[in-house]
Formats: sequence, structure tokens, C-alpha cells
Amino acid sequence: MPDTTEPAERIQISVHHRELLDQVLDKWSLQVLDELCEQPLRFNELRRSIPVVTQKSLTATLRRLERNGMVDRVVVSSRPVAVEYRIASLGRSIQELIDALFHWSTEHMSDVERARARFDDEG
Amino acid sequence: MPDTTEPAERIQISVHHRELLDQVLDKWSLQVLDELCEQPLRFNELRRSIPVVTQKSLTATLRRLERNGMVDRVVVSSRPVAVEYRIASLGRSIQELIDALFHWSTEHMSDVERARARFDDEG
DNA sequence: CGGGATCCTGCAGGATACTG
DNA sequence: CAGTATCCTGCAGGATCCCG
Repeated sequence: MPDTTEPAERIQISVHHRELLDQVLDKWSLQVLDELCEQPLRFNELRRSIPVVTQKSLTATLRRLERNGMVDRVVVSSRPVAVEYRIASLGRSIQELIDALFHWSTEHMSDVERARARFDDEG
Repeated sequence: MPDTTEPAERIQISVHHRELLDQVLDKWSLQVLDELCEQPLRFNELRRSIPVVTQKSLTATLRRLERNGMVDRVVVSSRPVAVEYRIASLGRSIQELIDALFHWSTEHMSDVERARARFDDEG
């Protein structure tokens, strides 16, 4: 697979890496990964644990994460059909980073809010 | 400031934290912060260093980052007007995390691509 | 140079209904 | 239960022109 684009000025993160981070760090993915890192969950359990997500968005998020190897979709039984989502090893590998991000956001939230107030005042 | 929402089941990251991370981890912000961590840049310099970004998106990204206290907008001179964007201390505080994310993405890119191929094949 | 103002479009994502 | 299908809407974000 030859590299078609990128003259690579400096070290420049390629568009592929941005795309990957976009798919993994988006609005819902962060929370889904966070939840699944603690325990496997079924579709509706997951949905309940992230109250505001719609079914469609959750489905799309799970498919994307599954495609990127971050979570595993496991059909457990098949009476009324039960599906369990489990964190995959690739998902595990980013757990610390996600935790760190959540930690950073709680750590610095008040600073951010002060900055926002200042910015909005001075308009 | 009393807490209006959140029954706080488990520890649950609040919607505010998600929102903050959304505003800081989005498509362009990651790169802008990355660039500015290395050196202050003017608007068009920044634009050139992130080739695909449009003027509008870059402006919006910079405003958002400025509002959140992540970057400082400094009017340097004023002949044809020169504006410099500098990383702020809040921005610095997330630098390591962003580096770690880039590092993670390069580290695991091949795994992800293999997962994608598998997923797309079995479709 | 560093943007602001407009116009326009795609598509992410909500609401709703249906299915194996 | 775990989705798929459809319809619909907002708005992110591109293109273009203009300004101090």
C-alpha cells in the first residue's frame, strides 16, 4: 500500500490518524468505551447508562467502535436474542487515556468556566 | 452555584465535561493545539500548517479555543494588522494528553486497520 | 493580513414506526 | 430484546465576496 498523499512537512499527523481519533473520541464513543471498560453491557443496558443517547446514535457508535476493533459484539444466547458488548483489547489500550481526559476535564473545569465568563463578558 | 441536574448514578461524567472535551478534542482543535504548543503562529501560518482547513472553520476553532481559555489571541502590531495565537496555560495542561493520543493512534493504527479489514470482509 | 457576512449543501442525528 | 427503515430537520462547514 503506497503512500499517495502527504509531503510530510515536519512530522504532521496524517489524515488517517485524525480520522481514527475522530471516530474514537467523539461525543458518544468516549462514554461507551468508559462504560464497557467497567463491565460488559447489553444494548439496552448501555442505552440506559447513557440516558440522552438515541437508539440510532448508539447503534452507529457501537458499529463504528466494533469496526475499529475497540469493542466486541457477542451474541450470547438466542431466545429473545441477547447481545453483549465487551471492551476489546484495542479498547483497553486507550482506557487510561480516556480516564486521563475525564480527569483533566474535572480538574480544569472551573478554570475553563472562568475563562468563558471572561470571554463572554468582554464580548 | 447549586447542582441542578444529575442524580449522579455511579460517578457519571456530567454533560458539561463531555461538552468541554467535545470542544477541545474535535477535528481541528487537536491539530491547532498541537501546532501552537510548538510555537506561536499567526492566522495564515496556522492555516498553512493545517492545509485542509477552511478559513471559516479555523476561525471558529480558534474562537472556541480562546473562549475556553486554551489559547491566547494577541494583536502584535497594527500596520496591516498582525495577530498571533499562543498556547495558554490551560492549553499547555492538555498537551501531554494530546501527544499521548497521537502516539496511541500511530502505535495502534495497524491493529485498527486489520480490525477494519476483518469487519468489512465479513460484512 | 485577519478575518466578517452570506449563501448553500450534506449529512449527522432525532423521532417514529416496524421486525425477527 | 436488539436492532432496521424511513422521514425529516438543524446546523456544521465549504465557497465566495467583502472590509479595515
